[in-house]
Amino acid sequence: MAAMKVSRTTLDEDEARTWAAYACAARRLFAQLDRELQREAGLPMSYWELLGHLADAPERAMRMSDLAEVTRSAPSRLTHAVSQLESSGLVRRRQCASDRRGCYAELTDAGAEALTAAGEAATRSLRAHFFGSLSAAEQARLRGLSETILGHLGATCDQTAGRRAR
Amino acid sequence: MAAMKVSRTTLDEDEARTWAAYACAARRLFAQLDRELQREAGLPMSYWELLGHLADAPERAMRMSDLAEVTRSAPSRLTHAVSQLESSGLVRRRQCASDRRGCYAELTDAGAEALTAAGEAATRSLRAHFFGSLSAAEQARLRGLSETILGHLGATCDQTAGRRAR
DNA sequence: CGTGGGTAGTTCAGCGGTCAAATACTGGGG
DNA sequence: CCCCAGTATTTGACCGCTGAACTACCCACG
Repeated sequence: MAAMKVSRTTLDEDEARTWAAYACAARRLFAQLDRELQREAGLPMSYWELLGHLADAPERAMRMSDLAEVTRSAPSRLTHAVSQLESSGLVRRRQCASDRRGCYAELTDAGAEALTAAGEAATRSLRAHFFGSLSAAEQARLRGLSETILGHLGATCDQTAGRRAR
Repeated sequence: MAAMKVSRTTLDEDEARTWAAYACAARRLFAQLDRELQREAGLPMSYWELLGHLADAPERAMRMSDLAEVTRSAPSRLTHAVSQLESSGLVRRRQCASDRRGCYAELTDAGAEALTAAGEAATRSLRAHFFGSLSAAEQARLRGLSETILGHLGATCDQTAGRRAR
């Protein structure tokens, strides 16, 4: 008779396969998107997302720390990323008037163009490899499952993410 | 009538949200697992997987190139990773008898121990953040969807994966 | 044989990321 | 007022990964 599924310190066969499939698919999708973005727009995926947040912001500008929060990344990453993007002319830094420590990152016109190009590349890649493999119903299910995981992560991991200060 | 969903060069609202949820969930799961693995076993996720493949191999050893293939990674990554793991004593290099160019990476006893520790940390992390948020049925569905994506990727991307010729 | 095209692995430079420490400024309490 | 705890950002060292040479070796063919 099968042993009950007690919490062991090792994944069982089924869990292992589930995680393997999930992780492998996600990694390969990311890798594919990243490659195509790099090739067609000269931008890594993470920079593309960063530019996207700027484009969505009023004035196409955001405080470094807000940008860090919305991208869930360490402040130092933002500094490095923005410096890099600034030296490629896609972003500009602007002093904050009310707080001299502060700093805005502002999308330039060149940045907006690059973002458009990247968006098209991303669309092609995702339609080819992600949406193309799933029916509308499957997409909806996958989205639902992802949101469930996210909900759980949010409730669970705010020790890590939590600095909701201010 | 409303425009048919013709292939535009930009994701529509729904697609964007689906991808955002999927990508965000996957990234956060990876990040969480990586952090906990690092903290509790001093091993990054990718090295954990690499050791796992060695453990599954006969003699706990594999040719560098086979290891590269099964981990879908560039040969140079293997060189670096194995060197690093070797200097921490978790892996040992062995000359290949039949082909003097060749080289085996072999899991040491210390490596096997580290792998066990990492496995426990990974199990805790995944049960807490991944399996813990999904019912058995949901896990099965997510696995099915992931496998569908993988199937499509396999069929589609073998231009990239299949040939590494220059 | 011996030579040349393919294969196994390494080296190197460079990139995006992290963490820890440093810097620069703010704002409220003595 | 001044001071200092806290906040915003930067700096720097290091890490894992990648792609492009490069080295060393195998082997089949003339």
